[in-house]
Amino acid sequence: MKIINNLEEAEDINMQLNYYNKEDQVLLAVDCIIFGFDKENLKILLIKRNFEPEKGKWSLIGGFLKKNENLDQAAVRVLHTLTGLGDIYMEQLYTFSKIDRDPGQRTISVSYYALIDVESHKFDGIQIDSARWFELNEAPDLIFDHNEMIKRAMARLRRRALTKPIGFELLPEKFTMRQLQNLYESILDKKLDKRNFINKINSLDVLIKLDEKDMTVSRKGAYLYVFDKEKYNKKVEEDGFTFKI
Amino acid sequence: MKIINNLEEAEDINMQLNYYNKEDQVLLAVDCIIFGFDKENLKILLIKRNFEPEKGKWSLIGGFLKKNENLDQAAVRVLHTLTGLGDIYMEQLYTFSKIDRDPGQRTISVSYYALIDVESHKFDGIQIDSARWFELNEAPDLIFDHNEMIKRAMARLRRRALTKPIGFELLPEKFTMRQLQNLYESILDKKLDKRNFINKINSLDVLIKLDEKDMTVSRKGAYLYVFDKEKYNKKVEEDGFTFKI
DNA sequence: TTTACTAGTGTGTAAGATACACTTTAAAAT
DNA sequence: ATTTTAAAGTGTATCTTACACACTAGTAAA
Repeated sequence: MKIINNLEEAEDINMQLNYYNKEDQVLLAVDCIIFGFDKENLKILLIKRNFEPEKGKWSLIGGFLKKNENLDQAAVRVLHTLTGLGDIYMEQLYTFSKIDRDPGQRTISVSYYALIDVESHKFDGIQIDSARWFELNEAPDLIFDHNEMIKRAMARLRRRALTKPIGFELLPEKFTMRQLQNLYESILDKKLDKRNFINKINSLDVLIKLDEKDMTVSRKGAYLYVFDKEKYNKKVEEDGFTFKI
Repeated sequence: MKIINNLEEAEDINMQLNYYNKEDQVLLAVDCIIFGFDKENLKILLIKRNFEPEKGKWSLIGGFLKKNENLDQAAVRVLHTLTGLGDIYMEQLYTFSKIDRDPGQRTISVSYYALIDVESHKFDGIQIDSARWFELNEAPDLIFDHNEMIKRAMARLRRRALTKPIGFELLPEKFTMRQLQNLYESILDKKLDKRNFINKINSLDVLIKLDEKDMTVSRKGAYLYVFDKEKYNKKVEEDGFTFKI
């Protein structure tokens, strides 16, 4: 181990480490893992690349950070430009930096994941020929380290969905208990008991049960619910409440 | 919302988004939040900057990503160069990108946090005049967005320490139950019940109780323990065990 | 009127979390 | 030798939460 003995040497090292060096500039990419839910299954949005390198292969949507924006803004812009989507839940995931991850050029990629309700955004441009929804286990092999990005996003989504009410981002405003359960079963990739699930959700006390039924799925019809965001926020603030599935 | 109607327009957008543009290159910094524990309190290592901008102010240690390394390697290098420390637990935290976060130049910073046992690394160069350990609540105001980095690191550490055995990275190889409890009390910032804590730790069944006592703290002396990493790994693999405090 | 199909509902049991106070040990002081 | 001192070490009862489990209700279509 190196021992630093005095202030002068420390200064040298600081200078060496911190001097702004144009040589070391890199391109910063932003890649988006877009999760969608269609009331039945969790899906992921991919595009077929029509430019080199790796033209013709499937990949996440992505773009480059520009001088006049921060990463969150870049992620929003990329998503909007390629899909027409706006006002979407997005969260930074992880920064990938393997030296040759992009054979075209040294590129570091900051990944973001997004959550959207597939149905309400059906005609927002995502049905262009080069973009498609894939079931999670039927997604094709992707370019670069994009497979790893999805794996990491999936792990994050699982953890978050258990402790934050982000699942509702994947559902339409009004949804049935069955749809909510389907969502959690997709995210967690396991069957849940209907009664226990409903009991747990009700005990959280953050849903509003509407006087309205969804009659499309059964003869009896299923009551619709909405997530009460104000109530949730208030509970978090006032009682330190944590959403827990 | 913008609707994309055909493949040609989509291609234009793809080209526009993805063309490698030298103009948009940026400097990537790596900043390290170094947590240390001295058997009593959780601390953080800061240095006094002896170069511009913000010369004379306290900051996290940091450096810039070089062409021939990935981010993990850069973080290890920065930590080693400035403190002499090697073989340290580090984990990528978050990437900060506010446009004017560094007034000297547009810089994006990828933060890492590190965990070390203060005592065993006492003479590794960190006592140079410009570096100092601070109690968490006595740390001075830092440059740029470094305060925010610490806040985020603290939150991550709290979550991780509850579900992964990373706390042991902050302790010497041999430690007493009291020290382990002190550590968790520091991390979680609350008092824990001694009996419940010990019962819980013992039920995890991943410590080895040694036939050896630490006689420095009390008349009676306290048994020393070591974390059994092999046993832990085996349990995780074979039974899907999760460490849970 | 019957059939078919999904929605909707409650309780008992097991496991885990929490609250809580006295005894043991060995060194230091007398 | 005896007493004092200070932290280590230890167990149980109670409460809370997690989990397993099966029948009735309601509506549209046949």
